[in-house]
Amino acid sequence: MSEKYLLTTALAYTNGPLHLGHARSTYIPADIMKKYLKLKGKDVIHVGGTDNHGVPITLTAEKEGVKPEDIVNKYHNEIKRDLDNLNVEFDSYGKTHSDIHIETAQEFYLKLKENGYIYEKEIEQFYCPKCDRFLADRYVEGTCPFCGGEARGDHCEVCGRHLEPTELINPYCINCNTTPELRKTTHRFFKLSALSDDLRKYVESSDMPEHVKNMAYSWINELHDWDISRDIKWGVPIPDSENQVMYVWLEAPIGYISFTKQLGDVWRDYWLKKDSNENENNNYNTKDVKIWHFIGKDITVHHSVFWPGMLIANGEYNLPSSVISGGYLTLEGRKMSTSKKWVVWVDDFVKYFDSDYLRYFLMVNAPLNRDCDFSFDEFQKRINTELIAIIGNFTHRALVFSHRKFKAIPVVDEENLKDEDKELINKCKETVEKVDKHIMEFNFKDAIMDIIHLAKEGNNYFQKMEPWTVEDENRLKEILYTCAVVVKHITYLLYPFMPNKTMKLLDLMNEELDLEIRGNDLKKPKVVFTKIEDDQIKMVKEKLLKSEDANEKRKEKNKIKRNEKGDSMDLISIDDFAKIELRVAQILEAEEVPKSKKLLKLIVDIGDEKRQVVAGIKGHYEPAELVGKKIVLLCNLKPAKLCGVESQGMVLAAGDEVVALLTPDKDVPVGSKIC
RNA sequence: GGGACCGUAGCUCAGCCUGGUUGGAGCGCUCGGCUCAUAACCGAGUGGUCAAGGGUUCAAAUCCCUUCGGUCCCA
Repeated sequence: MSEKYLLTTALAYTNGPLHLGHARSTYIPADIMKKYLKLKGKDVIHVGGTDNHGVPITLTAEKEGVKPEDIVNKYHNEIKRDLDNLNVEFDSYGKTHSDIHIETAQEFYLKLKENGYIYEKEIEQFYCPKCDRFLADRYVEGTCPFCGGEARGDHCEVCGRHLEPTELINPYCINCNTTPELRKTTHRFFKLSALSDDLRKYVESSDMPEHVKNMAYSWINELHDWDISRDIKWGVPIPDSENQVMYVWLEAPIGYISFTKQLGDVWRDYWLKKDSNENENNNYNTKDVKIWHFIGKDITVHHSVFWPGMLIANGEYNLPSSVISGGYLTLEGRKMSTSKKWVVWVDDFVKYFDSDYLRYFLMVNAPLNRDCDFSFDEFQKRINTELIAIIGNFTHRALVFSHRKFKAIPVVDEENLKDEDKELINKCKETVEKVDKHIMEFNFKDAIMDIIHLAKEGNNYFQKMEPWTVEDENRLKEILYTCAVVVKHITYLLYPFMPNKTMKLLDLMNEELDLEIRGNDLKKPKVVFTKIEDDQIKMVKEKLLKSEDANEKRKEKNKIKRNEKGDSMDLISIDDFAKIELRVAQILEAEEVPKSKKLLKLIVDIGDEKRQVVAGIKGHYEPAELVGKKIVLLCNLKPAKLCGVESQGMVLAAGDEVVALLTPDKDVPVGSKIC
């Protein structure tokens, strides 16, 4: 049976471009899955687009004095550019502010109404008499009734509580500061509460991971009806109501359907139920189509409860098989924040690094459902010591050697291979199975680790076989053939993660994206996996993290230190202090440590002996001005080598940006103990 | 305020559901070897009061409770 797969990615909101967090939680994982399924010959499409409605966009438009459409178009284009740069492929990419979507959403709504899931109710809403309009939640600010802090609409900035805007103390219209009044308005409601039993059955039969199911259940137990009307102009008009548009969470997910429709009639094969009685058998898990929604963890409940609820109520469509919710990305250990400019935009990042490196790092550094930290140092480390040193080096050494000896990959009869060759080829096959299992379970990190293990086996084999000492040409061919098989497997399995790099490797090999060896001539091997140099990381950090506020950084640093220690100030006893031997020392010689940016080598006199110590004060002191200075030295520190130079103690100094050596206030003899 | 998830080697993570051989992997670090290769490779070694406290049990990283720290959600 040929299974169909429909992958969707969360619709990007058009009030900004994409940052690394979007890439990590949603788009890269979906694209990896898409590329992998395609590689396996599956029928798979990836559908996505942008979410163009909602209040934040109208706020941005008002602030900039332009039309909402202008904001939407600008960011729609930027988001698509970013996705292209990340090599994320779509079969269809749309906008919710498009005719096909508006039409689809309205039809969907009318079907809900026809099925009896829509009703009207009069409610009270804030209305600004001066602006002459109803105020959406975000247009009202005031004081939080719980903590007295400043609250924006439905959320308190201080205590983080969720609020009803009508609970606010001293509410005001953010546009004109006028105190809004409550006015009656008739809203449409979606009868979500009627769907509890169906939803419970659906979630149970779905392939969602346990933690998603648990969250869904806790919501399903306390469902209430959904207010789906908004008294604003920007949005999808509710067909049977004047001056109202649909709540974005009602219409946006319908985009998954409308954007699939852009592909033409095939959309029906993915979305429309084959058997309209299917749900009656309590079997919501369709066998012939897998619909997988890739999303960020913040919108899990919308995709595991509200959206399936809409689909059940509508009755015409297949339900999602699973919801893959990606964890958040922190930047250098801190939450990303676009308002605080603590963020790395995709567009900036790809100016400096191959997007393949980003794809690799973001998938290998943490499992998908967990939060992941992006730090430039960690990024460099993982790329250089893992990807390049293991995978990059193996593929390169194998190709270079084959090229030098035969100008091609030698093809031999596998039957005649020696046991150790066959064993390695078997490992390749085993790896294909393991990687397949991991990818199909969305364990991308484990999949990559298995590829690394295979490359390690390859390196191991190469080392043991010592092809550079092998005189027998036939044997050499067998060894290099075996290596080529490994390279081919690595390339194949790595392709979904790193499409650019693997295609370059295949080009050097004159090979196709499969597991065969054709024995074609090799091109002159070039280094495909290039190293990330220290200078490059330093430069990029300065460019991309420069918006960082120095105070924030310091605060964060202190916070991290506190967390490490468990408390802000751990108390020690006098006995603990007695363990530390501090003495007054005099600097006799000072010189720079070559190859180091921060270190000076000092020879100091501590009274009864001379010590060599290395201090990180280069740039803060000239070697010449140090000679003769009396300083404080920690004498009983375990010796350590810094940049290859032994240090027998530690010079005490204070400060971060300005560094000052500690010196005795009065002249005391060299070697004096400090206590 | 309510709910969900997370806290395991210097770093990033497995293991926990279904308690029971010496708690694993990659990186790092130390030592030794090698040179085909991007100062890359190979081998050996190093390293953990499994957040803290309490409980259940013959036995707990694993089950239960509390506390602390982190994250997300509240239509």
